[in-house]
Amino acid sequence: MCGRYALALRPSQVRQQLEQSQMPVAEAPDDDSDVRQSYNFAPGYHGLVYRADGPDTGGQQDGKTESEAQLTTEGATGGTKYKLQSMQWGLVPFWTKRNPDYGSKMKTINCRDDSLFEDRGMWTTMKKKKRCIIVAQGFYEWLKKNGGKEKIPHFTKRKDGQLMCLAGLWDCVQFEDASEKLFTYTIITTDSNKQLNFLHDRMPVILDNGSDDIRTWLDPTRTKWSKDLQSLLRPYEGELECYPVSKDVGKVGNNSPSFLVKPPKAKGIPNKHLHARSTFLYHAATYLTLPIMTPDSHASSGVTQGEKQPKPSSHSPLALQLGSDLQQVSRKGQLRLAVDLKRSMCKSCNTILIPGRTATQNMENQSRDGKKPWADVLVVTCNLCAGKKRFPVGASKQLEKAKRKAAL
DNA sequence: CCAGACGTTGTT
DNA sequence: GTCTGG
DNA sequence: CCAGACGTTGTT
DNA sequence: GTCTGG
Repeated sequence: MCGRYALALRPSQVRQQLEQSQMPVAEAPDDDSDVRQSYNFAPGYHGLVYRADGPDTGGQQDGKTESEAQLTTEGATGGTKYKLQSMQWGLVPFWTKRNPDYGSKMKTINCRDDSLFEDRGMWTTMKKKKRCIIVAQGFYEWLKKNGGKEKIPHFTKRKDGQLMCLAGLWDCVQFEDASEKLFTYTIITTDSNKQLNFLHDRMPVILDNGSDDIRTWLDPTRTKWSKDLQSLLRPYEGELECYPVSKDVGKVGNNSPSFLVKPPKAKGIPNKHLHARSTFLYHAATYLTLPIMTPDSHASSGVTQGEKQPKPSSHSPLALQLGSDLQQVSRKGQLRLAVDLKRSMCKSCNTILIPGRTATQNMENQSRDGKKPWADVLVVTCNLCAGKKRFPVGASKQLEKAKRKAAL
């Protein structure tokens, strides 16, 4: 998961946006550096990493860093500098001797959050001193359909439009007989949240821009892996936007801003099947709520025919069940119910509201002496649970709505 | 002691 | 670098 | 992460 | 199926 993302901004633009959200940038690569600007950012590319400034090496010695940490602490309280740096996606640990083969490189583009829990393995050294944020505009995930035959790419971004800050680790290595240092990074993954569960069971760890969580994550004085740090690695709780995009993004060579474009809302009936199902449920629930009809009275074992007692209760348990099924279909299928349909259901108990049978309705006017006719409000009260629905009768809102509709 | 792994995702 | 398996 | 290649001999 | 390139 998280094997492709978008970062098509220049370093200077990224710097500007981070600084606007309380994330200082003391230093950043030039706009013409090797940082790849791409709507289709793939493993192996040079991306932008945000981290506390400090030594490139030195994750290894660990026991006697206590005094060292003390020294940095006084300068760190307000003096920590943060910087943006160009690094290559696919972590290569500092102890690697020779340039690793392709396969092992590609397997370190992600780091599972649970593999950091135990204090051993390849991440142990950098999780203490080399934590970072990977900057992205959003990430891609391919939704598999028909048992994996069809793959539909989806783009996920923050709903508030800010840059996405992904928790990560970095390292610096110099191969034997190489002259240059190599900086690389990995993106930490965790369980996916409720919103993205339909897409995949894993997602990158997203931290909120300028938050305490980010300050904690990047704090260079925290050189011990703690519960505080581990607990930051959890499914994102904020709001995201996720939608299908062009299949062209699958081909690495392609790069287009259209990959970030949200498809227009489907017009007309968005989902025939769900629509049919919800109308059926509504009709069935309504039928069960209505007074018993003529064919039914024949069936009701002709005992006291003359009585004016149609049945023991006007509330059918099955009707309530169907009502709740209907709500569920709408929720899970993200289906917007027809206005009239929604209006005629109790929002708390799902009773079909029929004035005179399952509901009572009356007019209310909150204005003094009811002198303002435009303040009339129709109140429908559910006889079962006493839940109320209020409908303004004045025409002003309707006009606003019509105007908005015309604008689209 | 040395040699070798150390990683993730997805699919069955 | 550091841990595990042999 | 996905897409695309995956091979040899001999002739031009 | 499996590996490589981006």
